[in-house]
Amino acid sequence: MKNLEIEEILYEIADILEIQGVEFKPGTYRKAARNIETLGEDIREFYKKGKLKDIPGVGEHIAKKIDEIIETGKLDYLEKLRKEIPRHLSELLQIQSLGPKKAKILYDKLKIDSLAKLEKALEQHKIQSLEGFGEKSEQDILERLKLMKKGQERMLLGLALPIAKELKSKLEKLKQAKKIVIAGSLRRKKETIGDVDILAVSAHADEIMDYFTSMDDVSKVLAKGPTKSSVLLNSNLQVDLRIVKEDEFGAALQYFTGNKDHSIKTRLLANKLGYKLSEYGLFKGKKRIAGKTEQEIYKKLKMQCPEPEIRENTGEIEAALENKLQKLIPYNSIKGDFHTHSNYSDGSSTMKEISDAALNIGYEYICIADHSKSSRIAHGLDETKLLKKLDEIKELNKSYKKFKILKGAEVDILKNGELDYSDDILKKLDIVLASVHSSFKMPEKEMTERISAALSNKQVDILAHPTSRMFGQRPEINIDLEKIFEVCKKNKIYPEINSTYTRMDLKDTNIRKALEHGLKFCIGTDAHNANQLENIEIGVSQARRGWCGKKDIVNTSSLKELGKFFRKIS
DNA sequence: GCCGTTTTCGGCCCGACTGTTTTCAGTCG
Repeated sequence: MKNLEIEEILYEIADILEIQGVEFKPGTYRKAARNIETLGEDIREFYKKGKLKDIPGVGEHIAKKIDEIIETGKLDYLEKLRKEIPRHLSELLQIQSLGPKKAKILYDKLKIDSLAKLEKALEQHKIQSLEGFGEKSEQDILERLKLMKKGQERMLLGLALPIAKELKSKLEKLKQAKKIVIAGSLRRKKETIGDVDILAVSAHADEIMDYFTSMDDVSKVLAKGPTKSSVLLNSNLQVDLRIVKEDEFGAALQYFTGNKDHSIKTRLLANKLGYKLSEYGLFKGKKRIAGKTEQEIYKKLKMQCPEPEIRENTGEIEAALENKLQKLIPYNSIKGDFHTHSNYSDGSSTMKEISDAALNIGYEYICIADHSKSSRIAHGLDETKLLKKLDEIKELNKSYKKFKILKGAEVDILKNGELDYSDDILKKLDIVLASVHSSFKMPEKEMTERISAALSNKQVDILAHPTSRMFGQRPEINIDLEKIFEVCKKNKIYPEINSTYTRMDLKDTNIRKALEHGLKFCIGTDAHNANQLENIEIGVSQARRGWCGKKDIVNTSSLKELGKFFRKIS
């Protein structure tokens, strides 16, 4: 994909222009870059059709620049800018608390144009005597530089969520706190989290802030004020806490949930209607006309209230204005899990433990789908073992009344596109999941053919973790997803939304793409022990980010209705 | 440089916190 390269160029232009003190243009370049980032499609498709200007924030001039990058692989304008500003000066902007103005001063006065030179100057205490800097800012910049070198990577949703929930319950125990809510990208359930935003309603802000900034786990207090404080935890995770009044709660929540583009756009909308929107409310002149809830604010803006997971400024505002947003799948609407592993293969719980846990959650069914024989590392089952397992399921099912264990398998798609079990074996299963577990680096054409071949087998029901990405381990496999979705549609196959927090596969933008093909999905936890069944929350949030309603997700159906979706279940 | 049920020209979100200052500029979200 060319997108990443183009984004980076546009961001670099923005940084340089900003350091040069150019007004407004940096914002324009950043906006265009962000919109390309969230495009979810190869920008060369827009280029080929001559439709670059259809991308929001891309106008005549930026479109021309993108043309040049695609055609020649470089951009004269950027080369020219780089000559005006030292190559690495913009890397100073990566440091929190250093912005364009201060970076410019550092360069003008001390010829600092790289992080290395900055560090040296800090150690020699040359910074504190500069105009606008002092002892404290020198110390602060040094600390943040060290932090950055340690690497402040974004944290995966599945890791940040439990930390945030624990913080929330700690704060809830304070009697001064009336309401504690998680906002920000965590509320939007973005797949990675930069920091945790918590919003509180209280009339005793001081006491809460004192507690918050002195918690055991706090390694540094970044800011502390009566309405807003920021701390860094030992895990390097930044947590921001804001305290607002009851009447402002909805406005504050709307603002702190974001994302940034969504907030800005709603504020612009407010302006157009003659209002002013801030985190304190929606105002007409000095009079607050809404602010207690998000719903009343959006209502005054003459639009539906988009659910947090889709507030990314990727079309939700336009849809909400036209009253075209469908209700997203509710978190409590899942009736069963199609993807779990028992100790027959690489799971650690017995089939009984898994099904009892499922029953306990309130599920009506659970599909236990262990690995097939080629997955040796995962102790995949050979035919004999599989048949034994099916017998055991039959026995176990006798002990349940309104609950059923479905006979499943996660069958490897072999390198040649064949499945790892014969049709005769597959026919004995209720549900067949097919997935790729080997030769991840195949070229796109070959991989697409491999998967398409597997999906043309009539026994297959679900394509599990379709792109096989693993955060920090391997990227998405090379496939033409559009083609795969067409094959799914033709053969009545459901792509999976895998809930494992290191997978989250399909991802949000791909789910939206699949929806356009008229596909339905199965959400699966890929649980390897009974406790992991609760990870379904991650999958549902991902489905919501992909704009799915209840009807788009097969496992919102009751046990009785499953026959409508799976050919081997009656 | 982009964009338009206020505009094809003239706007471009809005407020808190910090440090360095004597009233504010810079940065962040």
